Amino acid sequence: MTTKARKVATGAKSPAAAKPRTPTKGDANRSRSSVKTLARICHALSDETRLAILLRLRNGERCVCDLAEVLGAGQSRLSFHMKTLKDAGLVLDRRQGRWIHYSLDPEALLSLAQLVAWFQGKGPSEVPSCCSK
Amino acid sequence: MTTKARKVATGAKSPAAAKPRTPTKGDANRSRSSVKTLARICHALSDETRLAILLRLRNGERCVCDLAEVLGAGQSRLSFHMKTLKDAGLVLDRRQGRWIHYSLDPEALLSLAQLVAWFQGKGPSEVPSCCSK
DNA sequence: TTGACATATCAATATTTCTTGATATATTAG
DNA sequence: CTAATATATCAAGAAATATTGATATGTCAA
Repeated sequence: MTTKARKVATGAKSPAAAKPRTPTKGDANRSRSSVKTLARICHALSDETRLAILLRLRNGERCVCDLAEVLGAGQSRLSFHMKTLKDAGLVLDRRQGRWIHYSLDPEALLSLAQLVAWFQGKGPSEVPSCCSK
Repeated sequence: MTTKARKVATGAKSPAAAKPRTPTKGDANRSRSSVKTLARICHALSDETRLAILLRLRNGERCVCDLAEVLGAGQSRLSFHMKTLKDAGLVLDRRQGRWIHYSLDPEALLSLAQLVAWFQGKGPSEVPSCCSK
């Protein structure tokens, strides 16, 4: 039990998966299964360069060369960040000839929206703090 | 030249990505001011331990000892994460005697909700990709 | 084919973040 | 005041992530 958390980002596999295991309770369990996915999405969003890229993409598809110019980022650096975004399921890519166009993937944003909604929905403050003397 | 980018989360400031060359839109400029804040919030959300903590807090205020027990995290480790969450503005703390109670701060969630909404609101795809031959 | 271009990936290094254990600070009890 | 408790902070090492330059891959054009 010394290490067990963060093992997420770079590895990559199927983006935005989250399989439901046992609907034991709903709340805690449901969310636990998607915590990994959420962490990954949030990690992708946690970098200013990547946020700037996403802001760009909001105006529509962009090819890497375009983004690189705008961000003043080196080619491989940008490629690295695009991969991070793609692995997190935040963007989609489409090849057209030599160029690859990236665009926002609405799906991931949905996950994020769900997180926000979930937090905002007031839970029943049934459980008092252990020290609530 | 070896140092100039990422300076985000923990300590610093200094503009990281992209100086405003052409105020292409106004959109990008407006959001740039909050990119730092957003990156920080997302970074705080990008860790499974912290997400688990937040999920706990959803049920109401919690003292550190309570969270530590639940998460099986050492005291200083938890303290570290609480600080991260607090610095990001995601949680509030309230001292009561020897105990400190943490709770969700609705404000930060609002920022996040705004980000999501902003992404989801379709932008005018007026600007074509540079390579959209 | 060959060469040029667009982008991805690799390898090395720099930087950040996390974890742990030790110690410090604040508050209450005795 | 002194001891005990709750939590924060510091310092050092480990792990993850980002940056850079070099190289690989895929595609188009001649």
